[in-house]
Amino acid sequence: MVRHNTCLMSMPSVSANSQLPATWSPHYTCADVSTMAPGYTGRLWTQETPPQFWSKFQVWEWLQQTLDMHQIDATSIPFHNFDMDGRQLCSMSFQDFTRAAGSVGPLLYQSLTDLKWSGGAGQYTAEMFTPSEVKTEVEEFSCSLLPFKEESYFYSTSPSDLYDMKQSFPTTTTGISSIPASPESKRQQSRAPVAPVKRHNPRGTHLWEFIRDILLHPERNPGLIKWEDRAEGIFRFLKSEAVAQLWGKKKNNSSMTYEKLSRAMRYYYKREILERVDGRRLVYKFGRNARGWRESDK
DNA sequence: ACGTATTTTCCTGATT
DNA sequence: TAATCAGGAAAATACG
Repeated sequence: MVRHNTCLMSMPSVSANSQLPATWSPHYTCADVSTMAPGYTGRLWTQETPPQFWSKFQVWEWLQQTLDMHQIDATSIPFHNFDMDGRQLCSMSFQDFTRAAGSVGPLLYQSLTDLKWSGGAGQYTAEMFTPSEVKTEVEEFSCSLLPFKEESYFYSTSPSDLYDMKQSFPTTTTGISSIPASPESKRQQSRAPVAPVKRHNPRGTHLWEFIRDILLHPERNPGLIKWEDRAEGIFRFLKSEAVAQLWGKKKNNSSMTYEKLSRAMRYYYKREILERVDGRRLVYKFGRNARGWRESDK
């Protein structure tokens, strides 16, 4: 009855600050790559490792990244044609690329060629995105977790965008993924008489992908979320407010809270992107419609 | 300009 | 008591 929230609005983010390592906040801010020239997208972690040594998963990311960079809808190329590791990828000829990705082939071929030539770490990330003042913190944090030091940018707005492809993979709903190697363009289902499934491929990642990406890189995940059961896709938020802040950062929404983030998470139940997990607090489980989280996907 | 998908916000009420 | 969980409702956003 008397449920007036009079004093609640004072400082909703205090707790978050205590959870969120000082590193992140400032770091993201400056790493807001979304406003950068598309070219920057090429300077992601894939450059850290020579293409020849990429895992399947990395090939996967590179594909998405490159398509993103050129504003090409991920659904326009048959990803299954690229179910290979870096070594195999690098052995593909120009013609192979055309066969595998149609009109997008040349572009991919060129991108890969560029990467082969510009290999080697050092010319990217941290130093270019991180202001000196926070760099120390970033390094301090990162180093405490892993031997590397310049991948913290990972959570910046744009890099997460790498993972947009999930929807382009063998989708539960339609057979759109089995596209032959002739993707003339990115839309062809618009005027279908019966098109119940609409593909929305927003540039930014969706919340569940954002969460997934944090989980997928434990070495860069400073105890924000942890797997409860890797094989089953069950995970738990360790620092709920910190994750919310991070999400807010990505969406340029400084007032994001776990309360609101969790509401969005609950909407995923109906879509089976997430499954309910009984009584356990802060615990969620990926559902059948969530892609790219399994170890086998790597 | 409009429709759809996906949040974001807010809220009431139940649980832990 | 404070955090979470559950969803309804409606507004805001991003895209095509």
